[in-house]
Amino acid sequence: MATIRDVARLAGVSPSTASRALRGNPVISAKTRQRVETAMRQLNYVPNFSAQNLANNENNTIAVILPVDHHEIFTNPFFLQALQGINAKSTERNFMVAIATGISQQQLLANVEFMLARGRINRFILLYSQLHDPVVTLLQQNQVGYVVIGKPMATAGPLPPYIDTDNLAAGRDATQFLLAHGHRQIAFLYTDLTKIVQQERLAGFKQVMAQQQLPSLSLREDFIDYTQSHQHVTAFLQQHPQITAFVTSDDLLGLRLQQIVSKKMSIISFNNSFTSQVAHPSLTSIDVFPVQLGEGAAELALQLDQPTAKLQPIIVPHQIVVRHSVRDLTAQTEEKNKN
Amino acid sequence: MATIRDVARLAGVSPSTASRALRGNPVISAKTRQRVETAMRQLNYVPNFSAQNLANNENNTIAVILPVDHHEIFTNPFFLQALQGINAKSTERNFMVAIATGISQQQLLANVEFMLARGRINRFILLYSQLHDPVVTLLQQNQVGYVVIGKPMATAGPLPPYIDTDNLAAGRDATQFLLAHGHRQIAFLYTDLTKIVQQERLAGFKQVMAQQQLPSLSLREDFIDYTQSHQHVTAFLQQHPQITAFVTSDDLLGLRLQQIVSKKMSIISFNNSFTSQVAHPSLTSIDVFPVQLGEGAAELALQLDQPTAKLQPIIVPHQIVVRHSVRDLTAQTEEKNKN
DNA sequence: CTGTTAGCGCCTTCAA
DNA sequence: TTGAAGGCGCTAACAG
Repeated sequence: MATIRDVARLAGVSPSTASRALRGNPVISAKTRQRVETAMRQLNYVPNFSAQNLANNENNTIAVILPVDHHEIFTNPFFLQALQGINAKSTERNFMVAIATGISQQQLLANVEFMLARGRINRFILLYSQLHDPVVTLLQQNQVGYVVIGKPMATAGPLPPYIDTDNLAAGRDATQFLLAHGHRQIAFLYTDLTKIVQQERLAGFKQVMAQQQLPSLSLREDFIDYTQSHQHVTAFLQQHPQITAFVTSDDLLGLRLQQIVSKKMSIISFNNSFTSQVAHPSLTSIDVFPVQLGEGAAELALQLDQPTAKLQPIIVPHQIVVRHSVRDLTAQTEEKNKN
Repeated sequence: MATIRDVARLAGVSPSTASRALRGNPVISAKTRQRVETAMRQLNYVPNFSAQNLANNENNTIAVILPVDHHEIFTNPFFLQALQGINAKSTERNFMVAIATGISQQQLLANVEFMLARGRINRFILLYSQLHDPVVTLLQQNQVGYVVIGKPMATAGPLPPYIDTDNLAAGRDATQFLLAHGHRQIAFLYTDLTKIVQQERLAGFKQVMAQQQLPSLSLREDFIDYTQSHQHVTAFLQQHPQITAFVTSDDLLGLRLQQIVSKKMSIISFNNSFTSQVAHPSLTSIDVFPVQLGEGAAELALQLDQPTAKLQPIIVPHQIVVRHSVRDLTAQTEEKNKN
């Protein structure tokens, strides 16, 4: 492997000049830059990552923190897609992407501690956001920068930069979509309000319903035990027999609900994962564009050292993908749910 | 952050002695080792990753290569779970885990090239195995070590070390499970035979069927377009009306099939993901233990520099998880598929 | 604008 | 068994 000395020698300059050229230091003359650059090309030179990191006291790596696997969370392709986005941007900028994950909260914490202490990594991306997260506490204690995909939980200090869907608006949009299709008695189905996403989608739902002077029904159900869940949902529907539609906080949840309730029940869900296509009828769902969220998160993370840049939160627009799970009650003819 | 010089000073030894103690060099006397170790503890010393890497011309990182997102593949929690296993073992051994991924084959290749050239990473884990994989070609050209989760495709050189489920046996077991429940006319449903896993499961199926002198029916269906798939499957069943059961190469595929065929059709699938619990009736499925596969892969990858250790392939045992999707045709009373 | 020098933190000869 | 010295590859002062 060619080193910068080889390049310098071939270009007939000193290593420091070669280094300056490499890093785009404007002080270098055009011709010298040229010579160095062709030398690099000839030698197929690539700077050594570790050496550069050591010299710069940097590490050029972003660590991505996955949530602890809880129930079916890993069935959501969101994480891997966000990772794609993060990777694309990071590689562009010569950053490495490292992963922190764990089977338990404890293992995850150990992993993050390892990256902190051993790797001296100082840029993290949290792929989730939840209440009382010990990982966040750890990051704050160590005063390292982190970016959240999702709305960060409120803490003592200033909020970290984040990128998010406007889940409040998304919750409203889902609800309004149902209203526009003639539904009036609607329930919101969720699994876990410590996940801030779900909280917000629910809040959006409630806003619209309140505005319309309609009741905000909601039901928590984690579907760990099918039989039990079946009972709960059925009981709930007996209490509220007038319900014609559900907003579910995630596609998979929508799919599960679908297996319990009548095919006539309308459902709108979130994430637009493959699950929504698999469902039958296929689910009308709100796409949140995970790859873009990942890209944006990486961009924020890459600026984490420039305190000047007041890192404004980024909001990625969402989009309703209409499929066949919402019946139009306003239409004269009954809708055919073919697909 | 304390450096090794600080440690040395506090322990009253030279940096080189401290270094030797750190690395467990047996030449150091017990008392000296003691002194150095307590000094490290007192100072909360952690060696600097980049510095160590530079000095050792190593990088202490394992890069994990994800498949290109194709259809619904990221809905399979397999990858994230394998990642958990890899991370657990790697962290134990002070290795970092980096990620290579991409939205397209091209982007993935660029990412791998980046880790190769820039990061000088020389240990890779491939989370998939398929025919004609340009990533494999790239790795081989660069002569870096890699481990495959799954059966590696045959190449010019010697096979890389790998860890795998015995998918041939798993295919046989699934088939035998159906036979034991009285099924005789069985079809195998798959999406993509360039994925070697699917090939093998199918081969196992065929072995058993041939042995029983039963016909080996099989159907390829990727379910990209629901209506079209519906037609295909229906046509297939009309051609073979005697079929009572399917083996499907993955849970998600099982779920989709389930939405097309009668509830009376028996299905056994692979991966035991949450999807199999979500299905209705819930799917009898073969668990392949992704976390363990990940752990084993990491262990192999960690040995990639020791050519002495003839790295034997590791086979992780699989296990049938019985749920409610296979009817027992041998029983007198008809089975109730409650769940 | 460019070269010389020193050092990032650690490891490994070499000599004692 | 230990210390001194030099180097891994790159960069940033400091001169000129």
